[in-house]
Amino acid sequence: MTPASASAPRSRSSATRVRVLRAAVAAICERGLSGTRVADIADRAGMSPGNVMYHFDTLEEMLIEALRLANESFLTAALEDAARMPTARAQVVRLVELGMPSDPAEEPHSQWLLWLDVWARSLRNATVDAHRRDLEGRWIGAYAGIVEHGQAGGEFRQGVDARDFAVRLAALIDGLGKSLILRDPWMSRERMIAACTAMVENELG
Amino acid sequence: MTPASASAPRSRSSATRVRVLRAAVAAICERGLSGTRVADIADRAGMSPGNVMYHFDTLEEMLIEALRLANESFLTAALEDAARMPTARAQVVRLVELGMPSDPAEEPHSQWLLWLDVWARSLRNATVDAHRRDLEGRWIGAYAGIVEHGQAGGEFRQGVDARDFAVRLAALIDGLGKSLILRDPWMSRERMIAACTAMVENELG
Amino acid sequence: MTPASASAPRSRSSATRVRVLRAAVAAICERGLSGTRVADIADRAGMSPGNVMYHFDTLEEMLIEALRLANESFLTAALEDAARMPTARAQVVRLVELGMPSDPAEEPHSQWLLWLDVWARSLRNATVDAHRRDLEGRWIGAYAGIVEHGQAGGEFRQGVDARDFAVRLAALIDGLGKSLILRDPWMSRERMIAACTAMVENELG
Amino acid sequence: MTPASASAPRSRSSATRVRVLRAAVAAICERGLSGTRVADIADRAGMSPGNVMYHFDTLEEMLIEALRLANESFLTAALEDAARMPTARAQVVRLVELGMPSDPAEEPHSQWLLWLDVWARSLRNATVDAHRRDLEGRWIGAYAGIVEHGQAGGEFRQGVDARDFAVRLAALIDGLGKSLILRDPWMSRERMIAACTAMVENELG
DNA sequence: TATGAATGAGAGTTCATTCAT
DNA sequence: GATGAATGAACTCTCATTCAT
Repeated sequence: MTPASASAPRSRSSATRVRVLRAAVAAICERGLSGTRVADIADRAGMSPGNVMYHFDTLEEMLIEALRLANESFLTAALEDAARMPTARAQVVRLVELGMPSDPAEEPHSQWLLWLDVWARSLRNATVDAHRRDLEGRWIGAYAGIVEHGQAGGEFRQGVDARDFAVRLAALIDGLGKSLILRDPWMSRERMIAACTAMVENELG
Repeated sequence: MTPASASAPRSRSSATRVRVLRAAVAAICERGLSGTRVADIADRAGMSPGNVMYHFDTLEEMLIEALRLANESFLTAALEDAARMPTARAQVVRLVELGMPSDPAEEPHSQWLLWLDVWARSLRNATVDAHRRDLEGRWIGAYAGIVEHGQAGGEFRQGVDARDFAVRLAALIDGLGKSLILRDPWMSRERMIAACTAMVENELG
Repeated sequence: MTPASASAPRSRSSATRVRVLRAAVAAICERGLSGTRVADIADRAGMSPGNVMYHFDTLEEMLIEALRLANESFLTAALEDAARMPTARAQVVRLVELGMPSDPAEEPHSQWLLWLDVWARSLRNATVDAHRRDLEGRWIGAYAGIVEHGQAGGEFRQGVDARDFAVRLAALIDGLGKSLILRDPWMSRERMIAACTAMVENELG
Repeated sequence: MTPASASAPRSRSSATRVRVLRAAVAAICERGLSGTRVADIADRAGMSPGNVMYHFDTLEEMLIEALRLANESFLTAALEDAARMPTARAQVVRLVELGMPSDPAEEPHSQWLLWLDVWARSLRNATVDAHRRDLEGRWIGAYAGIVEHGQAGGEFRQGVDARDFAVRLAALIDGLGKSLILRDPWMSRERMIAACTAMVENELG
């Protein structure tokens, strides 16, 4: 009685969509990006596979949107949190701590499970790669912004290119974080924090 | 209904096995670890899928052995090459350069394509993870060995823990390399080399 | 590389399951237990192989359940039928007749096609064997019950162990039935009935 | 240099053929008729699958010939053995004992493993069925011959149709033997012998 | 919207059979 | 004769996606 064209985009923000996307994030964390099937998401969302598919055109679209959702909200929350710190130095350190794999029990951990999958997938999927680059760019931008601010306020040493520093800090964090989440025996949360703060102190202190 | 009797293990080093493994490496580079099917390997090896399976028990075993083959030979070659450098400083820099994503056209490039997949897979596959850890441990060990040697010979500053330095250097390389192979606009071969040599100079120079 | 999460057991009594099982029985009769493939069942059930598998976890599970369904319902029907006979002697004879290969055109025939396969499969499949033993035990129990009843009512001679007799009668029936269904020229329905009734008369008459 | 037509039958009695056939019998006993693969036979014959196939046109031909070999030699040996008994009664009993599943450790056991498979296969394979019918006919003939001889010599009661008795005895043996080899708790070697000798005594004694 | 049965296109793996050596 | 690599045709099982209800 109320015919809709078959390919009409379904509402982008229904509560069910979000429920599916949250379930998808959980599924990806448990089973990996390429190991996540529609049924896994349906299980975790407490609904039927048919209904899951009803809200998205393809599984891939669903997975990508799920990654976006998780990463966006995580970045946003981290930036807000760090911004509350009084000094630039404290802001950098806080941002490092927030963007670090924490105890497996805690939530932020899952970010890194996704992250490794995103890196691998980015090699062959332009959509994922574009999303990743945008997001990493914003992390780098955030670091650079704090550094610039600290330099302007006299808290950090002048003469260091803020953006270059941010790029290198982000790379160090990625390398250390990968090692931490993979539980390498030579890595620990403490060593990771120490390595990052040392870099800040050495170059900006 | 009747379980098949265990098939006798086939000889581990036939030329065909190696041919298959090389084809598998090529396939993984092109299609990713989870996107590589038996048929892809068979195509690249110029044989039938049945014959590919004849030489290995499962696809997974094949993929893991392929990763091993590629990584082992790459590490070995890099270590031998770097060892020929006259000074410790030159050895570190050479090792960094060798273990860096190079031009896409050149061979070493493929290492990093594999590496990103290995990181992601290590999260959920203990065999891959054990291999990865062993290999990364040997890279770190190589860096640490050169640093110690340089310190003993007076070329490098004392007081820096060689192993800790090596762990951090390896992490930086991983983070930078990931960014380079993903062609992030803010990363380049030159910046990567500069970042690594700067770290060496700052802490050991 | 990642094991799939255990699929939830599907409802055990949907109409489609029964449809598949009936098709499986037909397929086994035509092609034998080890010659029955998923596609054969799908053909006879008028559905896709994928859908057939959707309702069962493995082909083996399907085949075993099909055997169970056919045998159970056949035994039940035979017991009910025989119980309506007025005398113990008539009940035994009736049970023999019902449990005998009949004209190939008629339905009960298929029981024996299954039976030969079940005997062979029981040698190497514990599940099938347990089912077979249970079922044969019930046939023997039914014969023994009738004999005891006949002895108690004075219709049959005392002094013969009812259970021992039943075991031997069942064995004779199996041997004759096998020969009959294999169309040995020296066997016929009449000779089979004669042999069984002779045994009853000789020992219990 | 010595061209032979491609389809020329290979010599029917080479030692290797026999070696293969013996291996095939062993394989069928262990894995069943439909579970026996060329590789299983090759393993047990200590040769390559290619060589196994070289001596036969198809696997099926091999299996059927193996059944023939085992059954023929078994029947022949049993007949010779029984013929040495002094009385007809002793001959019947001896033949029953020989044609009975014995301890799993002993050789004759394997006959029955084959037998169940042969019965099932006979339903759908005319060659196997012809062989089976021939063989069973000869067993029945042997029983009938002994009975006739015993009747002629006054040892057995007159008036019983020797052939009819033999058919029924053979059927009883088949039914009991099947139960024995399937290890039914209600069956044992002793009960089987008792049942057969009782039949002889009841009808011919 | 929601369900879950149904489809159909693979995917890995097995295996009789062939064939170059 | 003998080997074992190679082929190719099954076959079971998986899973995204569709669709009737």
